[in-house]
Amino acid sequence: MPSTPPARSRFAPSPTGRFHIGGARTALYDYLLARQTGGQFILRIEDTDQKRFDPSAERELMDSLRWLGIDWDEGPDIGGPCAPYRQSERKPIYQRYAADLVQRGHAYTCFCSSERLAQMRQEQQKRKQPPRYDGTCRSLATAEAQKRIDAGEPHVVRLRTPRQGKTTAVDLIRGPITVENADLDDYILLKSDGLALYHLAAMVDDREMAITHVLRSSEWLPTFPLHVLIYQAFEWPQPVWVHLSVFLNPSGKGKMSKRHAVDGKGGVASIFPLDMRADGYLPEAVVNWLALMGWSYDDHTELFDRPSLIEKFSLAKLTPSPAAVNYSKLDHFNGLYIRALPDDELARRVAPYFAQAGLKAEADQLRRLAPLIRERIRTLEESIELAGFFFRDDVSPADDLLPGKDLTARQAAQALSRAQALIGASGAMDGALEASLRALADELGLSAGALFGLLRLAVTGQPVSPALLESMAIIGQPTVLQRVAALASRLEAFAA
RNA sequence: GCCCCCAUCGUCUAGUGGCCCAGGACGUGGCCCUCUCAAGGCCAAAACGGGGGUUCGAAACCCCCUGGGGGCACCA
Repeated sequence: MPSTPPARSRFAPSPTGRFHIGGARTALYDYLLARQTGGQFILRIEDTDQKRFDPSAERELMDSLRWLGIDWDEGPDIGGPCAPYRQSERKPIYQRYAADLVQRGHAYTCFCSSERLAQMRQEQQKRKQPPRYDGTCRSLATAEAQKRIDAGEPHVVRLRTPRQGKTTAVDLIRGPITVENADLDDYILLKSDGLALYHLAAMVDDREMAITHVLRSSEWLPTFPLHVLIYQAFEWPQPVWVHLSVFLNPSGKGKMSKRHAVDGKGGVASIFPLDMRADGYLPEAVVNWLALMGWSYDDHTELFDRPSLIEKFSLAKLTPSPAAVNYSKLDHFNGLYIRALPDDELARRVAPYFAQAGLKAEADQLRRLAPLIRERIRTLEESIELAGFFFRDDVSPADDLLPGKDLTARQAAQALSRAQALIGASGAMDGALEASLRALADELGLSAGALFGLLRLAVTGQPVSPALLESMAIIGQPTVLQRVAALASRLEAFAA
């Protein structure tokens, strides 16, 4: 374990929509870093844009994080030494810092209207020029500016970006990134409504909250030097900056949609943790999967439980290149974690899905079922399709499944009656019954598979099910006999 | 149009100048096991984008090209 000083990391999402795996992965890395170093992981809500604010977003975000087991030490719900943790509640703080910048000449007041700015941009683009602020208010005298402010004229505060020279910003996994200051803009720091924009708010908060490591999306790379410039204007030491690469669609083409992602096989898989929960994914599988999208430990270890993730995680092993999401790998991990679950734990996890499907499944029934389904499901949700018949009264198979492969209805009906007799004579429906059924198949000139398949259809109503004899044992002899008889007579009618 | 980032099997990745005619995993194909479906076991196909350098020696370092991604708001 490296003896690094405690890190203070923060996840600072904007509550503007559904919470997706991109954010979850950033939060996970933040969390792992804090836990590994014995530091703190802070949740901060960046809600400075009232226009895009979505009141349900914060709820979903917290539910998702909790489900994934990513817990925060300070945040809007639990408070902390740097409260408040919602930017909309920190307005005066940003104004104070903005005023400081203006006073020291690193920022200036701008009175240009959005309309004029929009028009300006349009013309610049027409002339194939990069869209930049033209500097109209940059050289306004302080007294003149103050007069217009006092007169109540709407205004914003802009950063006075150096016109010459270069700025170098250092990203932990990419190294130094140097840009011409001339390519930067005089970005707006404070809007005319008095609220800060990200560029100011995030820098100020990271400073005030003593954040040591800033992990954020690589979408911030183009404005990274600007942020460094803001830190320099304040004369603050830089935190460790880490830009995480974006997720690409499963095809590898294009940035992952913020709405949904399409599986390679054509099915639609969700990118939202809460949907994944509904779809039967285990949080530990999702975490393991997410952790490996952009980080690796060595050339062969892929399975990480929470403690080993905390122990082994390392910023130095993050990859700078974008990663396509791979849902079949998620399925693989999910299967692995499901198979590792003890009977009663699997039963406990699967219970909500049965309830959701309207099936009345008792805990002890599910516990007996666990060994039968464990190896056959990739998601908890699949247990319904596989084993729902245990809890349904009507299991009669669809017509097109009958009478069974390579069988006539009469043969099938006869085979079922004979099997019924054997089952009736069998007490335990165990290995002895299996042996006599095999003997019966032999006698009837059927393959064991054909006979079992027929019985499977009768007992489960499905062509695919858990192991037949074990399933029958759980269903119980009376019900099994009843179902076998029912299908036998149905086939009888078919034959007639 | 301008700026920035990235580049190893289809996908996620290992690789920090010789251990690599490139390792692991998912997926794919084959075989085995088998009452279905899985799970499991074994095997296989599958990559250093191209061109120049540097070096005794490049997947690794530098440059160019190409390709991919991101950004250019009183959004974050």
